[in-house]
Amino acid sequence: MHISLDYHSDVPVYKQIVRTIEDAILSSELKKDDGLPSVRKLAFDIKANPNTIAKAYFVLQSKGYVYSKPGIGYRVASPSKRSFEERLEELDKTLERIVIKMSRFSLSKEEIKKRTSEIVEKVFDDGCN
Amino acid sequence: MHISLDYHSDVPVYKQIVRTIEDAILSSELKKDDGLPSVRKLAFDIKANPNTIAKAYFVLQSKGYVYSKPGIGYRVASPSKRSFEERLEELDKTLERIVIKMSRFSLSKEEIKKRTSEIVEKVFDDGCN
Amino acid sequence: MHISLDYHSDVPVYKQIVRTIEDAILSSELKKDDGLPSVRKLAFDIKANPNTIAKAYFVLQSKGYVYSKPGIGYRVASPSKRSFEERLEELDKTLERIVIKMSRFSLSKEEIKKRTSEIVEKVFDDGCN
Amino acid sequence: MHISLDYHSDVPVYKQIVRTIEDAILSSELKKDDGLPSVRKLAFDIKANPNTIAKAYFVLQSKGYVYSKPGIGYRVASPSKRSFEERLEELDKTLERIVIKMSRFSLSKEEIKKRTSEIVEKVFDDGCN
DNA sequence: GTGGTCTAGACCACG
DNA sequence: GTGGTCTAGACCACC
Repeated sequence: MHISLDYHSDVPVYKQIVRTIEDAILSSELKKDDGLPSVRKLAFDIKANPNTIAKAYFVLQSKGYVYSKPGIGYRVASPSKRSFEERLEELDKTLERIVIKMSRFSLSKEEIKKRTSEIVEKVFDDGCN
Repeated sequence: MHISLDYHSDVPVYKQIVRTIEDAILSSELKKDDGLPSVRKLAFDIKANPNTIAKAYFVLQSKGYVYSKPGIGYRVASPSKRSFEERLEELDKTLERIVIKMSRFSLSKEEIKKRTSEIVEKVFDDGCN
Repeated sequence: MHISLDYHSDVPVYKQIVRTIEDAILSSELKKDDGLPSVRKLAFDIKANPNTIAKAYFVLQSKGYVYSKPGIGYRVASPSKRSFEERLEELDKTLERIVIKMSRFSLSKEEIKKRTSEIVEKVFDDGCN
Repeated sequence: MHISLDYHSDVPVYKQIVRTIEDAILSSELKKDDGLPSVRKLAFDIKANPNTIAKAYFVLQSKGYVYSKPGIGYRVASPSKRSFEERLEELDKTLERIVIKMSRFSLSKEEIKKRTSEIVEKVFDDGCN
């Protein structure tokens, strides 16, 4: 699983990790009982401090996405359908915010639709990211 | 000018203000030599700390979007066309990131187009956002 | 509010803090919008590291017991009746475990009842602890 | 002898084992020169790691509760009356702590007595725990 | 090797 | 002053 981080973002690193893994679980990229990379390994891989990873995993555990056993590591728990829908609505809202911004730049409805359409095409042309 | 703040966001308040005013200038909603609300007034209006507003204005001045003269307050400088296009590309990128996420949730190209289309319609129906 | 800690316990310090404050909220010792001691102050008072306090407060916030505002500090949110009952059941279970242990020490039902009765009397005689 | 483990407890597994066996010895459920289950067998039975069992037995030996001879395994040593009383007092203290907590939840003396009474009855009704 | 806790100290945003 | 994030490194329990 690939975790892309933006260290210059305002979103704290641990939250970026949480969201990435959350999404991977909700989208079934990570399935029940799949193992997560170990705290130390992931820390090394993304050049972060183990504590930061630990915090991300701790949050994921609090939210019920994963469980951990001493000496075994973290594994994904069974996801709930509900969170899946919630996440989609969240994405919709973010999308809406962008469209509003675009509309303020005096782009017409048709221009925005064209723009978004092109982006969707582009994403699917680039292959199944 | 309407500034909507999300106090629960990870993006610091002063950056949200900077971006909103930046966008207002780029979209010509605010024109050259228009006056910005006073630090105190804006602070009162959006229930933020005056220090936060002052910081936002300071950043805008550093970036060349506004200028200030003692006694007259802050006014907008002349915007450059270049930033306008850059901002749009930025929005496109954010949009692309969301579409990619949606595609990972195994939504088809058509479903995503439909979804985005509906959102665009909704935004324009809601009127002058 | 008094937080008694046992640094030799197996229960991590941050969990002891969480439980103490949880109980204070559930028992209405701490009321809605009451302020918690600041992270740094509590850390100093109980001679712990600020990070440890921060972790405890973070957990309390995740559980919905408290909220925080930048520059203001932590305050207690409105507790739910449900957690109150849950906590009592938890106490009952712990009590049951102890009684079971006592019964294994070949104490009779009457002896145990007498013993517990005496303890209850003692607690209430010592004053409203 | 039944050893019930709580893998979600903060008390390390080896300590839970130590205490259970200690109690069995103090309550004369295990008598002088009785043999303890082999490290491997117990490990298998309670699904713990042999290292964990070995550590528990080592602690018990350090405390003088058991002795070991190569080839015969671990056997219980003679218990002292003193520890028995100490253990009971320990249980009393834990009980007292719970009662104090309950009293903080604004339960009256009578309510607590009733509650504890019921629990004692329940334990004895459930039979040979 | 695994996770979990804790300490110490730095830097940022907000009031 | 407040909380929040992150780094660095130690020690423990468990596999």
